[in-house]
Amino acid sequence: MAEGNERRYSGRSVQEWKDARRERLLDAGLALFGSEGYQGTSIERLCSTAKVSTRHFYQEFPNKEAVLLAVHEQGVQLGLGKALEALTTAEESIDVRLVDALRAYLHTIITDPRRGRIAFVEVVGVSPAAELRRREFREAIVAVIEEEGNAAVARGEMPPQDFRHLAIALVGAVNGVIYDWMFEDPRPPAEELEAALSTLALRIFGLA
Amino acid sequence: MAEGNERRYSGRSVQEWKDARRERLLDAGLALFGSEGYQGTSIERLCSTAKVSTRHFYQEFPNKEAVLLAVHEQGVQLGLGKALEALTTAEESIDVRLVDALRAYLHTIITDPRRGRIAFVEVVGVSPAAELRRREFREAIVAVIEEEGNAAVARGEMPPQDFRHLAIALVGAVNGVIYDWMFEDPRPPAEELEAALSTLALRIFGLA
DNA sequence: ACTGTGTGAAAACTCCGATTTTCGCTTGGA
DNA sequence: TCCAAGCGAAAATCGGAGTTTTCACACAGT
Repeated sequence: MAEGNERRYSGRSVQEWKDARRERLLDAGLALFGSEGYQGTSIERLCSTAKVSTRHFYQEFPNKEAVLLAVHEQGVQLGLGKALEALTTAEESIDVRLVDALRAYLHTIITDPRRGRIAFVEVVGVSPAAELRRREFREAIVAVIEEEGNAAVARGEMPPQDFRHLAIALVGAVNGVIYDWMFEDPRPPAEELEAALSTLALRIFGLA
Repeated sequence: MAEGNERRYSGRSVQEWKDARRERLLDAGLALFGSEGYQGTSIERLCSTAKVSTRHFYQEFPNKEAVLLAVHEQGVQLGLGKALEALTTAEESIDVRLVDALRAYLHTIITDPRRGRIAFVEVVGVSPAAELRRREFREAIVAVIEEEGNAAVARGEMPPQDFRHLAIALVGAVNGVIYDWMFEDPRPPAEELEAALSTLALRIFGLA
């Protein structure tokens, strides 16, 4: 005992096994919360589709809500990450930057609408703690938009204004339109969505 | 028997008793869902604060969800009703009409933020059926805004455009900003909110 | 081979809240 | 006065899901 070295089972270390289980649970969470809904999926279901025993479930997460929040965080970071990435390459013009970032964010949901369902519906009103987290995530997104606006003002591209309200409004408007789009049958092509959201973003920022 | 006349208990008819109980349940629903949240309130709690026995509860509603939806519908009709009322008196100018209706709607939530919490949070993701209802309600609001835009086009006040997207965006933006306002401490005065939302509405409609 | 630890599957346990039913009391009409 | 209907409160039933625990097997290291 007192050995610092790790034992390996079937090639993988204990930690790797744990990580793989957690990964599978997150995948199952995305799949089930995104199709059956949060309320509609039991821990047991989560475990069976993830091929993880309930015993190990509780080794990774304290409860179902933690899985939901982890999946949600994944989604937010994915979308925000893509948007930030787009911003690093976009030229210094507020309208271009806004539209590019928006498009990048948008594509993460178009690619996988389950993310949209989770972020817009499943995660809402789950618990006070979850609600708090949700607002924190939204705050992060709002902050990016706000900064972008302030930077544009600093570059003299637009007059100073209250970007916080505008950022919140933009998020609400965009998510609302995307959510609506998700239910259209058949779903209009992404280009249409992009176009609608682009003019929207520009208008909200007073650029059109 | 076979009497078509109704018995009266302590002055009130049986139907009046029923109605009163339903009324109290709706009030309790507004109070509890709006403070403890939907998940956080049990039927028992609902009954005790409404001074209604569980036996009578099931005489009025099939389950807790039905109460939530009824309370939500109340709220939507209240807000939409006020907005429509404002529209009947507003002059024929799209910007005035939009702002007036918005202000009327806004005040129903400022007056009672519990309505906001229920509409924006508690009612979301409760069940597939509830989600459907929610979208129907939103559709009703969107339809009003859309009509308003089309009427403005007919009056030659603005160029034709896709008002559906704009209406959805407006709803999302407005609700988002209001929800954010609800958490500010202290809450900024209503005038500020009105101002922010007014410019927002005008911008989204391309009127500013 | 022998012992430790880790593993998946399943059983067992608990708990809470929804739903149903009972029961004794009050009211109004015959 | 007597009965049927309605009432509030509480008990009893019920079911579902979360959580904990058990168990037999597999693998790695000595």
